[in-house]
Amino acid sequence: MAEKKQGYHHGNLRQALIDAALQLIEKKGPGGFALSEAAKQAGVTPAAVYRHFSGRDDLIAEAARQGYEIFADVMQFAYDSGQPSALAAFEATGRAYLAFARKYPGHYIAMFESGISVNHTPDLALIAAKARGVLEKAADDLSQHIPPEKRPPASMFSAHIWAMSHGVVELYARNSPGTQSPFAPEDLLESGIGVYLRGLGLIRPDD
Amino acid sequence: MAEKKQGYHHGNLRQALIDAALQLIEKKGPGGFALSEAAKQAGVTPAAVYRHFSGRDDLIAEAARQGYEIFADVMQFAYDSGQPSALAAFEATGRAYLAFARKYPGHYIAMFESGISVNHTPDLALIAAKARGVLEKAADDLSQHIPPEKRPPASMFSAHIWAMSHGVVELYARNSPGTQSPFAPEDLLESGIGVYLRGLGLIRPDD
DNA sequence: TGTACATCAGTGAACGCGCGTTCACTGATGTAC
DNA sequence: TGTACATCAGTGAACGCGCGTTCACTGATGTAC
Repeated sequence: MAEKKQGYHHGNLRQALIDAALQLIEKKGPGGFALSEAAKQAGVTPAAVYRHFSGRDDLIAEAARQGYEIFADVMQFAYDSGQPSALAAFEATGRAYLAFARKYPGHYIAMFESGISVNHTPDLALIAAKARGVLEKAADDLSQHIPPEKRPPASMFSAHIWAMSHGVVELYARNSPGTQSPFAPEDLLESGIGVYLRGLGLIRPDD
Repeated sequence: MAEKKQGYHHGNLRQALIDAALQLIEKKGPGGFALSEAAKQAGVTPAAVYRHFSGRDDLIAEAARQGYEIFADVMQFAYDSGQPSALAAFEATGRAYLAFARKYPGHYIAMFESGISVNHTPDLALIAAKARGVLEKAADDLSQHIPPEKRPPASMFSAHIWAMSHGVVELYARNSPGTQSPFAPEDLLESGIGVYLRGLGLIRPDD
């Protein structure tokens, strides 16, 4: 409603539509998003959307793409912030996953819950792979500290962490459907990763 | 189409509608489910649905409820099958989670992805709590084997396992949106739980 | 500095569709006598 | 065993709605001269 539109031409309708879509996706869940509603929220006729997107799916996909872009940045930043310690870098990426889901719920839903395939667009596939790559790099660095003979493939334990992070977000960090837990999602993830890393022999038992 | 309907009266329309709903939810995703379509698939007019359910949401909720019922049974069975070893029982429940998601995808989606609140019905809340209870019991048994001073709350580590299981299902066991992994979900979950339990000191490092 | 014109972003009306839901009805079933 | 009747599961037509999408259009902008 309080949109800045200077007269007939909007100025930056494309991004305004994406922002509206993200807000709607966040508020009404995936599927609860309507192209017409996004248009209305941007102060524009539904038909105007087609000047910027080929249709509904394209709009959602672009929202997801921007999400992956932010996500990749956030993960990379976390990774860098933990350097040169492989352990600190890895733990930071774990925390960053949850932080991202909290800070950008609309993007998160568009990326992981909207049913949009990551292969919808080459662009999308590329940036998604990049985001995944950061975590895999962090896992790989860390696995160097494990004796080779008992070292699991790095892509395997990055998958474990990704899964636990995703699970914590879905089950405990959403307005979740009744699945309350007495623990804050942040603590849950932190401690879960801690136990896991201890299991890999990367944290001393007495830490 | 190949429905057994003996003339005007259907015989068991209520369950036929639920089954149709489950099939549709599985095939078209949550939200892709239409009451009218479920009716058609059961060989019946949409209006007939209202003889058995108060509406669309009620039908989905009932599908979810039946899912939780099966789920609770499956978990309980797994738990029992591992007894008297607390460790075996716990690991079996972890495996059962994924097995359930694979075997009853429609139920799983109705339960965890359809957006139906677990508090939609007292019935639903109760049976969902029962299912969760099995895993918590298994976690509690197991935590008895951890020295008290370094024992985490049982509800915490059952949450960890639930999260990892859920994450593996969502990310790797669905027709997943491009997030392929070189590992079978079963192996991923098995090894993830293994590392985690080692981290708790419940499996010897040389196992 | 002013005018003519090309460009193109957004309008407004209309469309066909599938949806969930309602309503008065009718046909089948089972039970009382 | 046969008939009258109550019950109620399912019909069929209709509704209002919001959706995504299309189309010919018009108003604003910027540029060439």
